[in-house]
Amino acid sequence: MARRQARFTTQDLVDDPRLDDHSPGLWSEELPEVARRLLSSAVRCFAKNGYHATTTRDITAAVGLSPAAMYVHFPSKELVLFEIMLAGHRRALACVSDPAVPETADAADRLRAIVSRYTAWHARHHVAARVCQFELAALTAEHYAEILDLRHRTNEFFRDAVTRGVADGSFADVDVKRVTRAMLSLSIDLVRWYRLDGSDPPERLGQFYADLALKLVEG
Amino acid sequence: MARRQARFTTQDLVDDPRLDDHSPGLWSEELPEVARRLLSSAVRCFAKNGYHATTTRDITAAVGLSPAAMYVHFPSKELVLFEIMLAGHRRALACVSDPAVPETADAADRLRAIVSRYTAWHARHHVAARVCQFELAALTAEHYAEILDLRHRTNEFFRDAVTRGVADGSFADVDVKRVTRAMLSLSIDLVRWYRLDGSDPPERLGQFYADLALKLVEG
DNA sequence: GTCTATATGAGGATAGAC
DNA sequence: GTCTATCCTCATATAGAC
Repeated sequence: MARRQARFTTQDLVDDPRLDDHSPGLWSEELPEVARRLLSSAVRCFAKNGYHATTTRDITAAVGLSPAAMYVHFPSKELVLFEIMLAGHRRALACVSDPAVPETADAADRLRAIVSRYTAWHARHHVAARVCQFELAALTAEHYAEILDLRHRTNEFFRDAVTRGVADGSFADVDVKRVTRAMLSLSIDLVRWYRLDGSDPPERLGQFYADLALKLVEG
Repeated sequence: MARRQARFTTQDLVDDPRLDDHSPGLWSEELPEVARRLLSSAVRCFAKNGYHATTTRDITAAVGLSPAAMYVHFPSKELVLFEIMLAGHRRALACVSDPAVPETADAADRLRAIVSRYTAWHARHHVAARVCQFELAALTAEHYAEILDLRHRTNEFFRDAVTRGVADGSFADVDVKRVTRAMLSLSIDLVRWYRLDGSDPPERLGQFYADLALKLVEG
């Protein structure tokens, strides 16, 4: 009883215009339609109330199914979360490792591309990204380790971009570790407050944060 | 069963050197010793596993009490969380509204003082601050509104400091809303990664982030 | 592949002794 | 103010029919 006192209903989840991201295109095309709908429903529920406050009934009711139907597609609730985490972190990594951000680019251009793409991704997928950032503690130890690996590989692209600029003299002689963390903080923390219906579309915010990132490494 | 698969034991919580903050001096002196110990235990549990994954047994066992003992001091688990939220947000607000940050100061000095104090507070109390940032959704609607008010009042000090510098020409003509959000993101997001045994003591990180904040408003 | 029904057990909260 | 014992709800997951 007390556990649910602050909860929102499923209808709230569906209607809330602030949770306007229905995770379009986040899931593998090979997944059955129903499985993808369940994942999208889980994303909204987890983002709104948290993993542990979300029941299998919440997830399935929003798709018009009984709780038992979920177990045909996923062996457990934790694996639903893990699928979301995997998809989200893989996409975010793909954003910064994409050949559209060439290794050969000028250090400032490269940092700008990485920050703007990473930021825009988090903005566009802010609901799923919120789950990816807030619910790490709910994963099993094994799944957590797997996600942590993806995060480290993503962070490396940021650190390398800063390191390169410092090395070739395009940036000031900044503390790479601390500055890199600051840049990641800016992009990640937006999942706490960003809304698609706000004034900044994802790409515009990406540009803005890329500008800020360059200010952090300027003499 | 599945709900607890990724959990840590109470002993992990006590032993983990990364959760080295025992919330010293956070609670009102008027609270009985036992109540304060319960709050500190709850902070560690909530920070580690989240509010919903923490049981009243977790909280009390770490203090050597039975679950029933908690209800002598607090009427519900949610009120334990609310007490933590109130204390944390009030202290953070006090940090930036303190007379040690005079209204009359030079705009850059004032912004520097606000950012460094707010940042250092989050670093020193990073475990409690993590609960304050991550568990807002677990509050009842009424309690949530009360905490939101404290947060808005805190944010105003940041926005006013930036606004003033822009108005009197000490800062560039930046987008106040977006830049203020960026500064808050830097200070708040550190609760995700900060550890007291790392290389940066709270005050040093505060100085560093104050420097970054000024870079964001420089021409 | 979806349903209804249910096994199983965890967890918030309370009763009542000391 | 703390304990032991327990109530009662609710959630994950499964069984078995369709």
